[in-house]
Amino acid sequence: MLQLAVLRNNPTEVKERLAVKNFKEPELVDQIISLDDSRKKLTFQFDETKGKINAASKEIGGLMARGQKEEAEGKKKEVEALKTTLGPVQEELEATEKQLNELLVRLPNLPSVKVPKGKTPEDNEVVRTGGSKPELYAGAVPHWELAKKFDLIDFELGNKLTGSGFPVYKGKGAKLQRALIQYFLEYNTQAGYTEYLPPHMVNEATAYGTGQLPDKEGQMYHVTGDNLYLIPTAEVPVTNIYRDVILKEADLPVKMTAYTPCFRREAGSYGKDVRGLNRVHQFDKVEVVQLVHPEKSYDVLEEMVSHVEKLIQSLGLHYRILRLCGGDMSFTSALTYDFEVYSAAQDKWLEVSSVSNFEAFQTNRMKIRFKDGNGKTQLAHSLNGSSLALPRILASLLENNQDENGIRLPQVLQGYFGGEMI
RNA sequence: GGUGAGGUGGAUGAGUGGCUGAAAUCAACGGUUUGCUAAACCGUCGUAGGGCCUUAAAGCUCUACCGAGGGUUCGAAUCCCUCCCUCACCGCCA
Repeated sequence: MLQLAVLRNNPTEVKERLAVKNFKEPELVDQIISLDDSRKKLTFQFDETKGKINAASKEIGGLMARGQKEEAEGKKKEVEALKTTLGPVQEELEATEKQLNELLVRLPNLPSVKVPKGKTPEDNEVVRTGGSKPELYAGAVPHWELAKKFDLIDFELGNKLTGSGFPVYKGKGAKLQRALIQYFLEYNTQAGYTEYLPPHMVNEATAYGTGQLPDKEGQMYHVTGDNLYLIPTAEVPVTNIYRDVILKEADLPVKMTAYTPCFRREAGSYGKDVRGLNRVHQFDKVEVVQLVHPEKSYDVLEEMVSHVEKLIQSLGLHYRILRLCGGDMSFTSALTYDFEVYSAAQDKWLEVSSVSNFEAFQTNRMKIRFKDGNGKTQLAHSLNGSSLALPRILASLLENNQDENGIRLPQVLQGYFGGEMI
């Protein structure tokens, strides 16, 4: 959530920035500021009255100790009167704070100045394209057919065991999955990220911390018996590791990576884009997360983009990097780069990574802070990205590298996979 | 699932109604000393929100917080209730 101070300092600029995200209720900004004014007034009243009560109570203690019962009784009457005025003030204060918070969490993060205007994915800006477009083998087929032909993935079996969108990987398919996870984690840890293996279910507080709750609960699987949520991404448990922590400046940057399965209900999506591995309810992903000094977060964002780009290059895939427009960005992000790889047999671009700077939007909610050189406590910035999401990488690898002899794996994977060809 | 114990500041841990926002020790930070390190000594050392003052910072002051929420009381870390969590033992089990 946004910091109140930011709204108070530049309400006009905030509204302009929100407009880039096509935010429809700019009047919330003024409402929030006016609620904050009330909050301050009420806080003052409450603190004054409570202060008097505390002082009187202390006096009563002294009077009682000296046996001055009458005076003590008088003071008690005084306190009683003060308390009757305190009650309503307290109620109003609590109501104001609650309302203030409710409005504040409805404001999305402010997009950075680099964010292009626009409403739909068509308005995203292609930053650059890399790798070379593969020459398609004459007998090429889409990955779901390759998966069947080489017995790598059994979608039907997934239906039987669970439901649609829960593929079963088998034989070399399963092994390739494992090889990719291993390679990605290795690549990330080499770059200084500390590896974690977090829980795959989280409680409410954690889901709230990264912004899945209260709004996006429809996107998560909810285990109602224990009130836990299956994670939609490793970002959720991993970023929350530092919830309510005050770091030392020297601890920054904190770099973390984790492999987890990801569970997404994808409620409401169906039809053309859901074939094969294009969109599934459970998939594997390796994530990178950083907590950094606010002054460095945009440099780190570029560094992370470059990190992911090199990984994709090492797999020999044709890719492009998009800078998301205001209308296509997530609620929490200030600047997002999406990576898409070209999947030749489908002739489609598939999103395989999303790298974002959240600035202080997540850390404000999670209270992830650090003490700076002057001993002042301030919010860190958080960033994360996929490095990488597996299914679409797999789709692209299978489709692009097929020929009459089978499917040739990129060299970087061969060691992990234990072979060159499928 | 059963029984028992417990949740206090970065850690250990004292505190059973007012003098406790919280002892003590350790860690951390700053300094003195030292050829360097260590040791010793001195000092600092929770978070958040108001008010005063200020360009600002600093400073002064008040309020809230001792797992969460509610209650009793003039007054609660301390008493009562509910919930959550942790630990130990037993049972079950990968």
